[in-house]
Amino acid sequence: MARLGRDDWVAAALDAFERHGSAGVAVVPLAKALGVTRGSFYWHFDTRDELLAAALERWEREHSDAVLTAMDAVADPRERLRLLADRALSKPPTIFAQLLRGAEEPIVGAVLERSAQARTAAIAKAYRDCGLTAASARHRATVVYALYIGLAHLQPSARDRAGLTRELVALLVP
Amino acid sequence: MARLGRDDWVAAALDAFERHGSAGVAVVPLAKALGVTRGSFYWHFDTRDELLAAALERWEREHSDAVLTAMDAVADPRERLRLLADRALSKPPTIFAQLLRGAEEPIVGAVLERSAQARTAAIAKAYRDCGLTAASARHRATVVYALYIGLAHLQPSARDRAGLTRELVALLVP
DNA sequence: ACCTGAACACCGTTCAAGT
DNA sequence: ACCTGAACACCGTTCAAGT
Repeated sequence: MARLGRDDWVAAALDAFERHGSAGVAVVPLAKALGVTRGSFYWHFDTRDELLAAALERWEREHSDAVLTAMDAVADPRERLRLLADRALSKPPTIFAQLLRGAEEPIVGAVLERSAQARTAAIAKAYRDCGLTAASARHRATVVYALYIGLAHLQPSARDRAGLTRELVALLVP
Repeated sequence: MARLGRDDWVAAALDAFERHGSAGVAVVPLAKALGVTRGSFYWHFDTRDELLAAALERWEREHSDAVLTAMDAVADPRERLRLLADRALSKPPTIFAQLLRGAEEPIVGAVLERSAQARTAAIAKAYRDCGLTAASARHRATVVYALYIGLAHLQPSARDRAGLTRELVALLVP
């Protein structure tokens, strides 16, 4: 049977995280799923936490940053905010929701922290571009990001999403 | 040394939950802290999950329901919404924040689910009392509750809370 | 370079035996 | 009625030994 590389473990871990949350990233069950013993894992990684961190870093690179670059591409700040409201509600953000649910773990909390910083800054910039003062833009951005978190957590039904998007845009775009 | 009752375990568990989240509710460490062995625990409870559920039920009875009864006491719906915005930001809701962080666990998820149902219903009623249609009130309530969740998760600094409360009231009270 | 297999620590759970 | 103490299963981690 083919031997494994670091990437195989990372892929399996991210998959498990999306489906079962951070508790799903466990050495023995993953080893079983990959058809090796636990000892194999510790050749590639020092600890289980290193695997989790590597999996979440991959997600950050490949998915999380995409939202920010998409926002960067839009010149009109109001349009930028609408794009965000749309993204927040268009598809269920399963990995992000799992991050929120697993925020107790420091590794997961750190990823959320980085994400919060970057996204809040981008949103605040959009509001400044709309003419709000720096302080007001910062508060508004915290509100918007809190909303983003809350909606990801609640995972509203598909039937509710259209109405919610309208509601959000009316509330948040000046 | 005095023997323990069910309540002693529940109290210790809720304390541990508030400080270290759901992972802090662990039989062996709690037993050590209480000065007994693990076997003692299993005389009072069938499983560790039963202890967690009992601790969170106590919290629901003693604290969570208080918000709803406080809202019930206010006749003016706009005043009711202001009260909620105020509550959401006045003191850091540590237990609620830990619930969000531990939502991966089914027991914790169930408590959050109950809380979401009850609070969203109360908020939707306030908006209907303000004259919104049922559908619009329901959407708005989801937005408000999502915001409540997001802010509990973010735990904004004390310096930001006053500004945020103003922002919230302006956004949410019709 | 990658893996096995056995060991140890830690926690959840069970249960016979003690007071 | 409440607790001890020893057992077992499961997962994280280590490491000597194999290919």
